[in-house]
Amino acid sequence: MTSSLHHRAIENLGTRIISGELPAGHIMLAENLEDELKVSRSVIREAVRVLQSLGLVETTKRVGIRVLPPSRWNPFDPQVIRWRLASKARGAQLRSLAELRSAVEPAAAELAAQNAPAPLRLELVDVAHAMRDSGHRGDVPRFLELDIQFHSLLLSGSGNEMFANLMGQVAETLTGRTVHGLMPDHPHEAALQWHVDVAEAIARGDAGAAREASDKIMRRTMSQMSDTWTEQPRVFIPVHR
Amino acid sequence: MTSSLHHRAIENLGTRIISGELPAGHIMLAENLEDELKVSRSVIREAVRVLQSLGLVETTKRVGIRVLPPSRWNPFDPQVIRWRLASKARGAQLRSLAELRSAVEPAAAELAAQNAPAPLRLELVDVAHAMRDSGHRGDVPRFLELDIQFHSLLLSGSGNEMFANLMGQVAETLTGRTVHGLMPDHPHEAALQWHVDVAEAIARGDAGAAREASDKIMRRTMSQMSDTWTEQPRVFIPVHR
DNA sequence: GAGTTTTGATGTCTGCACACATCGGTGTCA
DNA sequence: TGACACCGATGTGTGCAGACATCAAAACTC
Repeated sequence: MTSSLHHRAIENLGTRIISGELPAGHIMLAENLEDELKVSRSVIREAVRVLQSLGLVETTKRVGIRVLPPSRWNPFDPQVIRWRLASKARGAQLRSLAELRSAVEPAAAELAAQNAPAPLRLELVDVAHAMRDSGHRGDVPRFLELDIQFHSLLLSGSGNEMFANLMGQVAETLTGRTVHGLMPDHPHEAALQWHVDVAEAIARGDAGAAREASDKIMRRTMSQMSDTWTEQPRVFIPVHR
Repeated sequence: MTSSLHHRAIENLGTRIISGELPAGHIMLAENLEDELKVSRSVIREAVRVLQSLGLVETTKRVGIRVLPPSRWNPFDPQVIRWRLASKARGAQLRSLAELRSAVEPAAAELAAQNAPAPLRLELVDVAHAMRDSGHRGDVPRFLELDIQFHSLLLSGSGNEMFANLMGQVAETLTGRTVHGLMPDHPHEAALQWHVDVAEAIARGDAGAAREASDKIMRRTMSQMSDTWTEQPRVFIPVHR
């Protein structure tokens, strides 16, 4: 039921708020939204409740439904991320995700070396080797698939559910990078070897080596991508409570 | 309006699902919930919609409202985190947050050294010095307050809204650590100095030094806290989609 | 066993009563 | 006359009740 009225209402409003079409402070009335989206009150009310829980709007009696500023949005919500990726802030969102990834993956590698279940370690080694093979062959689609699987296994193997939850976002950034032609047909040999190093370090429980090799991958990835988001404005969220 | 029926319904169901009282696969009917919580259908429906967006339940026609397994929950949602902190999984949640912090803060320090606005850098130095003073005086409440402010400024100064969003959770863990008597009256001198080092490195734009000093803080914090969550079971989220 | 019908739950719509923040008018006092 | 406190009118979200639509699971038919 991905196309219920409720879902479409959320999609419509979420997209428009995050795109900036409905700016912070803008006030809507439930009644107007009913007319505009041609749906009933219950649909609008349920949609607004969801947007409220995402920090996109707040409701006040006698005033209406007020759009909240970006600093109030929940930047970790998958829907919010998706909407931002579809907006002008796509570059900034990709940068945020990449920065988060480079922070998290080395830590995940370290944890995976300490905690991952044995079968997962073996699979990680297999995938790393298969990555190297498909990289040498120049099989880009297969490489992408394995790349996603490798990093998913890594995050999953950390045993930290927050890290594991980033799998979806990572897949998104890797796919985006490939689709936008930012990946060469033949990945750098060193990067391929680093993936193998990470997997083998995890397999033998060497946390330090796993982190270090993962860190190399992420630093290379960041330096590769940083060109693409040159001069995306940074937003500094005020610290005050 | 934090005590609306809608809000209370969410709180009731969210707490019971995350505590495990309503296990994964458990099926509820909207009608039964109306009776049980003594509220109307619209309140139940709006609450269920929000829980659905958090990944706690799914609705199926002809079946009802099904509770989803923890692997489907959004582990970054502030409400989910709060509910987990109030459940038996409190230890596991604190560990997850601590692991996330240790991954993110050194990266945030590095970014802050490159991007933070000048006034924030100055404030960071002031706060670090004030921390050292209150630490020497043994003024625990004041130290906690400054500690929270320091780490909030650091995350905010990174200019990454995802990092900045972790401020609230960090405050929670720091407060929890103090409340539970895990903090000595006089923090270790080295840790105090590391905070000053982070601040001064950021102030002069030395990203490497900022990361390194922050990493020292986080490694010490982790080794301090790891005792408290001895043998919390780890959950490995399956990688397959 | 495959195809069809029935059933029962959510999805959607509507009208109504209520709570309550805001605004503007009224009255009081200096 | 002007400033200020009070108070009621107004408008909007919140909550309720009941109806019909929809659609997928389950039961049934062949």
